[in-house]
Amino acid sequence: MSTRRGKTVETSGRRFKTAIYEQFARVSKALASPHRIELVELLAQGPRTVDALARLTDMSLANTSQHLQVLRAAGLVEATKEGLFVTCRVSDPTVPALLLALRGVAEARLAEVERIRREFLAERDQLEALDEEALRRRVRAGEVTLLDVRPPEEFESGHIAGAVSVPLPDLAKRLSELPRDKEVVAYCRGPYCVLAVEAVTLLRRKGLKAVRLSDGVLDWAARGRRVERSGRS
Amino acid sequence: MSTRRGKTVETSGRRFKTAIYEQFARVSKALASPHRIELVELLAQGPRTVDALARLTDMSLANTSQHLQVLRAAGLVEATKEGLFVTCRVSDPTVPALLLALRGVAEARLAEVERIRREFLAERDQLEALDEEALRRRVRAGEVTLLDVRPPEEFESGHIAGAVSVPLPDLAKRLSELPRDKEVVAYCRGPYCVLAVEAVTLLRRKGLKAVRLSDGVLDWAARGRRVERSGRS
DNA sequence: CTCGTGCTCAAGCGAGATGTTGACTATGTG
DNA sequence: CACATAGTCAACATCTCGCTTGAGCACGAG
Repeated sequence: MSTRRGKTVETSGRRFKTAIYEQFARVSKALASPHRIELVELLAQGPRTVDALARLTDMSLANTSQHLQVLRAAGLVEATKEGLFVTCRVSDPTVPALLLALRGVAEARLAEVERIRREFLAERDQLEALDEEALRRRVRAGEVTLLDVRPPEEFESGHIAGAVSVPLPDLAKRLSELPRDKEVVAYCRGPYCVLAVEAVTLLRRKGLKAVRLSDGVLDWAARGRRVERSGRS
Repeated sequence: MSTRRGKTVETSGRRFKTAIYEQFARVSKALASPHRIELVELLAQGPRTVDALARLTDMSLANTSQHLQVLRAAGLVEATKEGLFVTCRVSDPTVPALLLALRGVAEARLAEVERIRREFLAERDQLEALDEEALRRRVRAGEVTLLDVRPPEEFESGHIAGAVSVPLPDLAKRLSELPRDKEVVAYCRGPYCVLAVEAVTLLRRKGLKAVRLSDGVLDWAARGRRVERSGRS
């Protein structure tokens, strides 16, 4: 079995390798576009219809549809047609894990990531050095309001245990629901989502004590913490 | 801050998102080629010179060099010039982790991967259902010879604790070194590397009891098991 | 049946990726 | 010094991507 070593001879071992590496590349090719990463990252928060994704990502419908087909062909995304709508979802728990690994490398190796983050999230407190254990205890003891500011459908399909859902657009009208004597900890999709940043800015302007939790549900779950669901599906 | 929602307006939030997703995509683009995945997978086993990589992957030197530059630009690989040689290495422990995540998705979602594996590794026992704990105990008790059949430089830069190095090409001549009364467990770079398969085939033909451990060093380490190094660098 | 909505398909163009070839640089050897 | 080796660079043909546009299809409402 593949004992010859000549350069011209395509040994069976080489054919095997090229065959699997091609398969692995199918997956990474699927994520080799900013738009598709954004789509998958959104889908990792919960199922969405094609045109909801198009609106959230500011892409044309046709373009969104095509990108989703690439993702489906690579097995990262599944779609089901329900009446007039096609609902897409991430196909496997390994997919969010891959996203986290990707982010991990980018953070560790690309100085640009940190630079961009600073540029946009500048000055505002990040609560990066948050003690997870302490937060959990304080949430449970009711000393802190844990606020999920993502759209309600994402909250339903999975949120940090103990969190309260107040989507960012509703926050201004629903300020009265928040106990003014408690500190608010707001989170959204993850460290690179701006929702919680804006929420914290708003809350502080209104005189509340608010900080941002940079974790999203995925990060939280990846740390082995508890996650709840409240919707169907 | 990004309150307008019109499609034509590039809000600051959108610019931020496109900026980071572009960075994430830099990383996945770097892995969006079978050849580059193969290169990184080899480098994950230990440092290599450019032309060693070219020979191992059956690529032209120029092509290899160019792919490596893509990997360097994406921050996945680092290179240092030592005399006449340029030695490349994986830049960060997050990189092998990304490889594992990639493989995880491919295995979970692409039926082709399993099909290709079957086609090439057919029939031969895989020892997939190996009890890790039991293996560790048996290795430590000396009941089993754990054989690393990769090239020596890879063994030196990291191997499973307790393993013995016998590179595949030397195996036939060095059979006498292996105690004939003990079972041999052979491993190589991982589940899709053919070295251990060939080693097991050879050993059985010679009358030894041999099985393959499908894990490579990376998988082993990812499970939290002990890994040893013996070289410099 | 007709119409609007959600989505897909096909064609096409510009931009970018791949791999080869041959020239070029840098380092070390006799 | 000439010469070999390891690696990079530049130029090129080829191919694949990404996105737009406009047509087409499936489903549901009136």
